[in-house]
Amino acid sequence: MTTAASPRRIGAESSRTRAQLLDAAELLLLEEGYAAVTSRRVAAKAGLKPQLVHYYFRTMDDLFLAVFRRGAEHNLERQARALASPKPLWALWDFNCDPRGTALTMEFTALANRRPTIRDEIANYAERFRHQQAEALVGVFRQYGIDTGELPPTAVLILMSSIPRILLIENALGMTTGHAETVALVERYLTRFEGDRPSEPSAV
Amino acid sequence: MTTAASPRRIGAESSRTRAQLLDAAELLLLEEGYAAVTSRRVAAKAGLKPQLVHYYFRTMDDLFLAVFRRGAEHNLERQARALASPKPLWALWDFNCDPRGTALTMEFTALANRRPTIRDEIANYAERFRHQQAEALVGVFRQYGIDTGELPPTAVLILMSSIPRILLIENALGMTTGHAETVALVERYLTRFEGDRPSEPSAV
DNA sequence: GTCTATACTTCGATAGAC
DNA sequence: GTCTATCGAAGTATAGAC
Repeated sequence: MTTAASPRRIGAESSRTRAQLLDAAELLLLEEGYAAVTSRRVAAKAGLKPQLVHYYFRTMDDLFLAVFRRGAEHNLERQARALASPKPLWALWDFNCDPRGTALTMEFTALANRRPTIRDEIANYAERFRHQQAEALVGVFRQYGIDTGELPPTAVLILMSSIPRILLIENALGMTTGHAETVALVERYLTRFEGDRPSEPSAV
Repeated sequence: MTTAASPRRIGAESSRTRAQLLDAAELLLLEEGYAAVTSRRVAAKAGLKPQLVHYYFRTMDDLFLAVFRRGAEHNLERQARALASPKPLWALWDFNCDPRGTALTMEFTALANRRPTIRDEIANYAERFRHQQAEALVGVFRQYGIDTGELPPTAVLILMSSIPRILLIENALGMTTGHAETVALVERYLTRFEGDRPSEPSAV
């Protein structure tokens, strides 16, 4: 399921080396951003030769997509579990506040806007992701008796995903003004609907 | 005021060519992201020779900083005007919703996290920017009689800047679910405090 | 499956002529 | 102020030996 048909050999998906390259690429993506994910640097981080990247992935876009897919499936499952938990709003909030996931999401989004090949798949996934959330939240809101005209579930979703992102970005720059207040504000709402934060912070 | 002392010649700040290079760099930054801003591509976009970039800016970091500074000063003034307008919350919201400014901010933020040389200046500016907002908003909230324990002005600032960003990002991916609802939600609040949106949308 | 070797491109940056 | 010329480093990607 790579980008294009090719006469070239491609390494098996089950390969241990391939997994190492994926790990290295993901780490680089997190630590230094998509621009730092080059075949040479990925290989160096994995302690391998640069040509192996092209043996296993042919193009850099294929590598990016492979990293993305590996995380995406896992993510949808985690989110489904969060939405099915006893306190879904809290679970969703904690899920969105995971810095690693948030950073990866932002990096892939930036990448999608620069690489046409990757764009479609990421946009498609993002829609599925959002849809999964929306569907669950409609039920939750009905159950809680929330007036969805006043507070539409889709708007809540956007708030719950945009806030952690900007907090993470600002934190990286050393900014913290208003962060505690914002988190407190959100969590006051969560508490109003679902009581205190679950003791086990949704170990997803 | 460049990064380092150097024996090399540097072109005058008043140069017309220099301004063209700045324009080209800013445009590239907006259209294709920071990774696309290379000396060769900037020069090509301006219809000039690549070496001129290094004549006027010595390093690429100097170029980035020059683009940033040119916009930053202008931005602080615009925001000051917005905050001094008769309906400051509406003005601030409209200001934050400007897609060009938002996109540039995001690009520079990403850049700051990858380039140590640039980082400090951007972080410093962001703090000043936020501080200017916070100071003004405290007065506004007092005037409107808003309970700042319930709704802290700094939290409102984070909401008002994070929401337009995620809407812009999602839009770029073709996602629109919940956008209208979120904007409507915010604007209901703005209307509650300041009445209808000012007819002249804060021509800043 | 991994290696050497290599082709070609683009990058940042500088020296020096005009 | 702008040009030609040029460096060395890093980028993607491929061919073919082992």
